[in-house]
Amino acid sequence: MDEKIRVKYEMRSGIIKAMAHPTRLFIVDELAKQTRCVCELTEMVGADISTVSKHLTILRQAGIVQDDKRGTQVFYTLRCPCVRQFFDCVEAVLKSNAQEQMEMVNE
Amino acid sequence: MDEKIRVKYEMRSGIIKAMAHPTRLFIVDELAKQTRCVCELTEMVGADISTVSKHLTILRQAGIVQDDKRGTQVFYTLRCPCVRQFFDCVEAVLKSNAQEQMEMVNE
DNA sequence: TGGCTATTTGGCAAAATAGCCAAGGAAATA
DNA sequence: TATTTCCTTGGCTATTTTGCCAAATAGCCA
Repeated sequence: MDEKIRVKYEMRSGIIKAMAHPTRLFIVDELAKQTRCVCELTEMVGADISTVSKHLTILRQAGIVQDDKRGTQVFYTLRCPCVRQFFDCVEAVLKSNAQEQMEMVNE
Repeated sequence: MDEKIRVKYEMRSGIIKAMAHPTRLFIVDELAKQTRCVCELTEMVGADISTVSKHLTILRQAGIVQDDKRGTQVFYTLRCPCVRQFFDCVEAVLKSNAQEQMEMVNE
């Protein structure tokens, strides 16, 4: 894997890494439904606000969400609707795994 | 985020986490083209065979690839073709980010 | 200005991840 | 059986990630 190829896959994995956390995945899923401010997301997630803020920073730096300051509040919006397909694939893998487990049991 | 929801997002992020590494992403991309044995992948990746083997274990445990032992060799195959869409979305985000950077420069 | 609310940032300790080497296991072949 | 090849696992250290608290910043309103 030469330098150029390596960089390409590092960029791609950067995006995926940003999603690879339950809290961030939850946030992305919520933002797919509607724009939310940090305090709303914090309430929903149930972690320290500083923790949520850092997760949002990671998502923003990856270009997955964008922020919009309105007064003292900061609203976050999903930038790429395609994450839906992303989730669909993840669900497909989970379903496939569950199915295989079923088959293992029924033998 | 109550227990049940948390578990759901942990399962999902488990799948994504398995992809969130440049080497594993490269491997998935190669396996999307064709089945490969560990030694071929090791050659392509250019890391220690034990490292590649561990990456493959992570992908297998996530249910993304499956292994098939033939003699002394072990062939790995992609289990979910939907990862293509997965990559498409990642590319879309990268493209969108690049575009935005362009606009920033042209001001 | 001072106080209040919303959010970000710094710093730190705990936990998870990565990658190498060495050792172990399994199948083919001499 | 001994040897070789291919692969996995154990063990280790270095690095990265996570999440909390405390402190800093920013906007709003009295």
